[in-house]
Amino acid sequence: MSNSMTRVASTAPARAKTRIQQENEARILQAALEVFSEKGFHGATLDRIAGAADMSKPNLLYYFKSKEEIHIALLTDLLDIWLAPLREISPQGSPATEIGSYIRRKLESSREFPRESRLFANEILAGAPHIAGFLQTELKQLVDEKAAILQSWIDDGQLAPCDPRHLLFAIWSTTQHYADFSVQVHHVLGLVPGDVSYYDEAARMLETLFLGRLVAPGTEG
Amino acid sequence: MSNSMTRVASTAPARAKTRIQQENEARILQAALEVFSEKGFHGATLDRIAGAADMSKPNLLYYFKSKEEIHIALLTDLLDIWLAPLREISPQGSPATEIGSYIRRKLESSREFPRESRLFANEILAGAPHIAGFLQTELKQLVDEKAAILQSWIDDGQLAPCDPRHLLFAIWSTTQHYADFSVQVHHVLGLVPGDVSYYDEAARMLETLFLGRLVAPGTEG
DNA sequence: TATCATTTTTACCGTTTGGTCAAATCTCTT
DNA sequence: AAGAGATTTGACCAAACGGTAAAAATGATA
Repeated sequence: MSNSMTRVASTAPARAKTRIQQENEARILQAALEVFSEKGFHGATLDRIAGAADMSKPNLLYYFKSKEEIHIALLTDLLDIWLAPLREISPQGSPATEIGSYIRRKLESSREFPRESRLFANEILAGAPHIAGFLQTELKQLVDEKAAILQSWIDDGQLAPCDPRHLLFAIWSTTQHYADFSVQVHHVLGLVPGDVSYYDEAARMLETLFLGRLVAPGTEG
Repeated sequence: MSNSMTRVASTAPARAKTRIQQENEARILQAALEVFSEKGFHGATLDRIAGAADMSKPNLLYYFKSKEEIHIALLTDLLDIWLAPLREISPQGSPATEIGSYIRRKLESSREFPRESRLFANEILAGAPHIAGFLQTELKQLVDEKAAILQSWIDDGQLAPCDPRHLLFAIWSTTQHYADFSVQVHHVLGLVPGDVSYYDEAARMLETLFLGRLVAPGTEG
């Protein structure tokens, strides 16, 4: 999971990582993900992260030389998770199957990686200071590419005319909502914090919304 | 806009507010909204807020006795803005008109109050420490009430069968996305930060999604 | 204009924070 | 077992933070 590119200078040969090094870096990243996703970058403290990693603060800073470096390492790992579902959209499939499975993958990603999703949301809300480049280049390119596929389906008459990039936004927002706003979801539904039983209902609703038709025909007037 | 209920004790008679008091409290709240929505609660500092309000820090603390009090005042004002569009959903109308106008109101709210929306998003992401009560009581009640309306439409066959509360979640997430994730939207669309010209396109897409049919019939297999 | 309450400023405080440093301890290899 | 390198620790620091106290300045009122 971790390819956070520490110590990759041009001349330095980048020593192989010790067993302890691997274990502790993993523990730190895990603890930091927990704290960052819950408290945000500024709300998280090195003491808390170190505590969650069962480690002293100076020891933590032996592995990552700053709070920001941990944060960037987490974001870097995150981007692959975030992009993976989008990458799979194929021009071969039909709109229904491709959009449907994309929604399912994104929703599954929200259920499986809620902390990663909240970390991402925090970063965007903060103005994306660390991943602006990613958004402008890799993400934009991939979105353009996949939007072109959707557009071809629109041109075929398989998909209703609409801006395909905004359609992607709608898929992102509806699926990520269940991770990012889970507290609100739980309070409104009257569920206890840990309960994720509503995901099936959410999937059904989204399938109806994106693949079926919500408002019955003939009642629009 | 501001009804932040300061100094409303049971015995204290709550002096009428001076002209200067009104002006400065408004300036502070405005500045604080700017800073909080951009940096989050922990990322915002009193010095920054005071600076944005063109005021010294002790002077600011003369009007609000703590950072948290400012934050709570902002959130309190915010909730009315947040609820207003939902309140207007009427059982008299048809699904198409009511859902359509709700989407338009929410989208308009995102365009008009993006900072308020981000403040709200930050609060939820942080676990809703200050508005958990609101979510569990007022919001939950209103959602239950409006969900019942949607459910009656489903029972009538005017609306496709689906959990109406999740349908509301979908409307919230898609519309708020344009305020909360505006940085991402801008980067992906290749627009400069200030540009909000995509809102029309967004509205069209959402109308197609929620009121029309996205995937053409007969192509699902 | 004298008086009083309101407002603003200056100087300051204790705590928390991210981060450093050198010494001590541990781990691995030979 | 010994030496070298890797790891861990405790003591510490400067800056930033939220907040306070009291004096100074301003505004309103009579």
